[in-house]
Amino acid sequence: MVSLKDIAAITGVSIRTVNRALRNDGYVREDIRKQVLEITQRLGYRPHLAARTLKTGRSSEISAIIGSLDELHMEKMLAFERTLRAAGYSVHILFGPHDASDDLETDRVLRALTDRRPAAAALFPQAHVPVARAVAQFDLLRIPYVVLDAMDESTDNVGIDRQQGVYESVNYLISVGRRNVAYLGYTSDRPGDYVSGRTRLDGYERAMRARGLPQRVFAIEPHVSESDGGRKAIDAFLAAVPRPDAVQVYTDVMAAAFMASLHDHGIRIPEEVAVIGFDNRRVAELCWPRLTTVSQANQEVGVAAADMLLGKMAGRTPPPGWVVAFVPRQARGA
Amino acid sequence: MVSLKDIAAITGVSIRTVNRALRNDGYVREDIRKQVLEITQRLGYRPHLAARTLKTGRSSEISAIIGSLDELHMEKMLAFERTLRAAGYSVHILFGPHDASDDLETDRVLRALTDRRPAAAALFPQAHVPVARAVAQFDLLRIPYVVLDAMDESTDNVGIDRQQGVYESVNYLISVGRRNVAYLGYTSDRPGDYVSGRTRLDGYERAMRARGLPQRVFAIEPHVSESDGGRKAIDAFLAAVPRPDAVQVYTDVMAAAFMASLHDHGIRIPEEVAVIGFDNRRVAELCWPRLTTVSQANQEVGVAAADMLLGKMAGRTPPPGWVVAFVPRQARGA
DNA sequence: TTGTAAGCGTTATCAA
DNA sequence: TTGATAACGCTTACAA
Repeated sequence: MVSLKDIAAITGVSIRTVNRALRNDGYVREDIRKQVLEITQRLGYRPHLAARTLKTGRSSEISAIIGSLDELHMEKMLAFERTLRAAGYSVHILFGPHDASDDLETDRVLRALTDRRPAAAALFPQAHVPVARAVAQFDLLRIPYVVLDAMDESTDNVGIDRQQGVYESVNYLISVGRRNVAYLGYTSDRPGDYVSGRTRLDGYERAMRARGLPQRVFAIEPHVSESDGGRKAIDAFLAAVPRPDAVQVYTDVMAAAFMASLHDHGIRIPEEVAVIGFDNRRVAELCWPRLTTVSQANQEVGVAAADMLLGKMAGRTPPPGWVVAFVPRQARGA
Repeated sequence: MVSLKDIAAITGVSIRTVNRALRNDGYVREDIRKQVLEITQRLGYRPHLAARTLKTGRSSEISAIIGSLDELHMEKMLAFERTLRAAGYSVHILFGPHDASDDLETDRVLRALTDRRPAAAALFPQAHVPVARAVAQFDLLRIPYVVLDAMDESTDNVGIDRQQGVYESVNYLISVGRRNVAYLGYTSDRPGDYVSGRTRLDGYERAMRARGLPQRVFAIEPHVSESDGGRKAIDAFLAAVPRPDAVQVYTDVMAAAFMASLHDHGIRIPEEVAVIGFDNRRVAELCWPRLTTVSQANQEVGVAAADMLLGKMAGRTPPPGWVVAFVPRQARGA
């Protein structure tokens, strides 16, 4: 690999001069600058990042811990990465442990991150690393960090206002004439873990209360998967009196599963019951009928998280519990 | 940050001795080793990776270029990462350009990769980096590499045998009594770009020919999206005489879209027509009725790719055009 | 306008 | 058993 030394030797000047020419730092005779640039080009010189990091003490890498990125988190990540790249940083991804309660694995991941001495760190949703543990580590090592969407206001967190999202979604159902709107989904939040049942339920209750409409909740137990929950909810739905004419479901995945069960029982959608999801996942448009859904502001979250990091790296203190406004973007089908 | 020097100073020995104790390299007096380890522990010493990389000339990072990982590629990535991590490497992810024809962006990504001087490189499906270009660069810099699933036998490629997958899938449909099996999907391969229409069609034709059954192909143009293609195929399907009693579809996404159109026309699944997908995506179990699908050996591909890299790094030459055997794993619903 | 030299934290050679 | 020391490639204070 060609180094500054090589270029200096060929050009017949000192390393420092080559360095000056390459970084536009101070005066360099014009013909020498030209020559250095030409040789650099020809030899395909590239700076040795490790050497630079060692010398300057700071890398230009930002480490993000993720779980298995689904399409939603992927959107966040792409926006996050693009924003930071534009600011001259490169994003390094690490995979969290399989299981959040695996302390050894958690340590391993955090160590892998801190060993790299990144310029900053990000904790993505479902990374399976306890937020408090990670934050303690980052604080200790003075690594600027951001947590994405952790249902946890106590840290520098960027999240989506799901309460408002569900509120507007339920309002939409009411505005098109539905009166017996039910909520189907989880009903508690799990701080640091992305499950936001209580928050969403709040939005539902707020919307129904405002209109004086009767509330009906089909609660899914925390340990039940979204698709299982959606499918099994059919019994409670069938038993309900009066039967809801609309259901606000926790996510698109759960909604699709619920719709499949409705089909099994010959219940017509949306004539007998309207179903609305949450997330605007790809499955929403593959369902039959197409699923109406609420789009989360994933890109905005990614950008906001990146901005928060850039701010913290520049020494600014972010506002506490920063929440990105909910942005409804698409509603399809019925 | 605490360094070897600090530990040496505290312990009252030389850096070299600390280094020896920590790396179990050569003789160290037992009590000193104990003490060094204790202090290391207490101070939370961690080696500076950049310094190590600078000194040794090789990092223990493996860079992978990806596009937006969907659930299938994510499976590959997780297996890939796990395998390499077990071997002591860490995987660094870079995002490819948005558009494969963007030469500037392609250069940028490849430069970002090579600047990091990784121990090896991997090119994931849909990374939007031209395979030939990347491979040329890797060869030039002597970076061991592997390409995943690129429909390109000319490089060190690990892929899935989709021909065989479709062949077995069609055979399955025949075995359950279907005779008018059609193929719906793309019909050409795009080398280096993951589209494998011709390959799959070959599998279909082979299966039908073997039984002497009539073939029917609903071809989707390359520029049409999977969901659009699936939806629009309904016209050709309705016009077909005789009407197929089963359809082997390119992917689950396309199959779900096609099924939605069948529902729109009141055609009963699977009574009138059986639909079978490919990929075993999550959408398969959210469809109604559940979509029978063919599972790709994603984890096996991830592991195989990792193994190929480990082999190349150890100086072994991999067999050309290595293909992971197709592994059918799940078939659901109908 | 240019060059010398120190130093970042490791690894590893060589001598003691 | 141990330690002095050079080197990796870069940045940068200082001198010329």
